[in-house]
Amino acid sequence: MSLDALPSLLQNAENVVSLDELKAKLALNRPLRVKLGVDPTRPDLTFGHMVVFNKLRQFQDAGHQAVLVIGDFTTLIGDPSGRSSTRPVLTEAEIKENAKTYVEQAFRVLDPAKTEVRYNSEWFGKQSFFDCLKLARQMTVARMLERDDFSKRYASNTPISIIEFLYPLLQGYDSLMLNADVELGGQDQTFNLLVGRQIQKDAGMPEQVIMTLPLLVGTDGVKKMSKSYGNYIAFNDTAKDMFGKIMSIGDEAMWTYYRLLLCKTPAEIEAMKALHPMEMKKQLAATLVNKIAGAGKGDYERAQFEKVFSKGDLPDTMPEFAWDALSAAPEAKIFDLMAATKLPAFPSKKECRRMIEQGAVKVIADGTEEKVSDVNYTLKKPATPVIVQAGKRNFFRIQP
RNA sequence: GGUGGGAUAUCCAAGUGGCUAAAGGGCGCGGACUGUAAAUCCGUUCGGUUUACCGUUCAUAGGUUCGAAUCCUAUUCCCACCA
Repeated sequence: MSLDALPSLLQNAENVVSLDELKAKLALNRPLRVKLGVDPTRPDLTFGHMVVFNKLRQFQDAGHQAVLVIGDFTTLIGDPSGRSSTRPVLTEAEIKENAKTYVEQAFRVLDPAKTEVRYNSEWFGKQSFFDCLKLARQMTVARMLERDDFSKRYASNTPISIIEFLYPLLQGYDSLMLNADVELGGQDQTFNLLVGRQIQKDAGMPEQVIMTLPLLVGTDGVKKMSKSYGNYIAFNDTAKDMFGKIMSIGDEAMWTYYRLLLCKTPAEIEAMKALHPMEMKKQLAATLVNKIAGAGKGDYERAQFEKVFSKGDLPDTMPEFAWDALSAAPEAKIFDLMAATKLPAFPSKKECRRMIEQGAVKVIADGTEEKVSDVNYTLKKPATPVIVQAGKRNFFRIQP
């Protein structure tokens, strides 16, 4: 709770308004109230959220009070945020469900003992339209249009909903209600965070310091990580998927992940660059999976990865099916069996046939493997377990 | 309120009466290659099948025609410009 922590608090920060104010607040020698808001629009958090959660955690470790705001009210209204139409308004039940898992997921990074969880329906739920108008008076259209996103869309005739104008005001009002000393957010939140300062100032309160963090690049290595681009890694991905997705990022993005997700310093990263990139990527993946999916899971997935992809061996565990669960007859075509597993890798019989035609399917029985080249390949009910492999990463075992 | 424009498969997007299950791209999947589920290249990408075929699909509902995603009518939704 002093200035000593400043370097770690500033690590990775993109923008701080203002540094002097932050120093002054730290000098107060009391725990600061550090606010972070999330909207429970979807059921899970992504690694993009982790960047800013890490920062909040660093504040906690320095003795400060984290205030996690769940925007259940704002989500109920349904912020279109640029999408103009395609954002379904969630029901209260869905929001509640999402909010619950958000908190559980956030605690994989945050220290629950030093986190105050608040819902903004607590105050917005009771307010009248009159209160809303009062709040709206504090903002001008010209000011709103300063926001980069808005000015671009306005210039290009892309619709901007009035709700989007209101949205920053609501977020700023949260800061007022929570007496936030500091508010964290992604780089794209800069404008909204600044509005919080204005609202606090108008109310005669001290203004919050705002700190923005870089947006994490997605698994494609180009665009920011986002659910709508499909280039994200979610907290709730299976350990296997999480490991695989991390392994699939490019080498450049790997260093960004080390910096933003594991808070490595530039010096540490320079040292790591001297080592083998493949090894460093596996280490990154294992560390993150251990941290988010569960202790030990990263090590297990790493061993599996090396087995399956580096050596081409079979994984230790794979889905299993009894013959009778897949087929009522004593023999069956292999594509029928594949489709009958209902595994996501086999969405239709047509797709299974395609895999066979492309030479992706192997049958492994009694230690010998046979490549399936005939689409109508038939398998008899086996006496000993048989493994079917389709492509590099899809396996299942048929029990007699 | 007026006038135009639009709605195509998982996404973007071509297609204005038959050769269209529907160009191209993206995503995905498979193969080769690789330190990697990176990159690159090649193939593939509605469903069912006895692989000769059959079924369903181009906002929704009807209609014209031997035949429609393509023409007509009504409906729903979206967008732009003018007021």
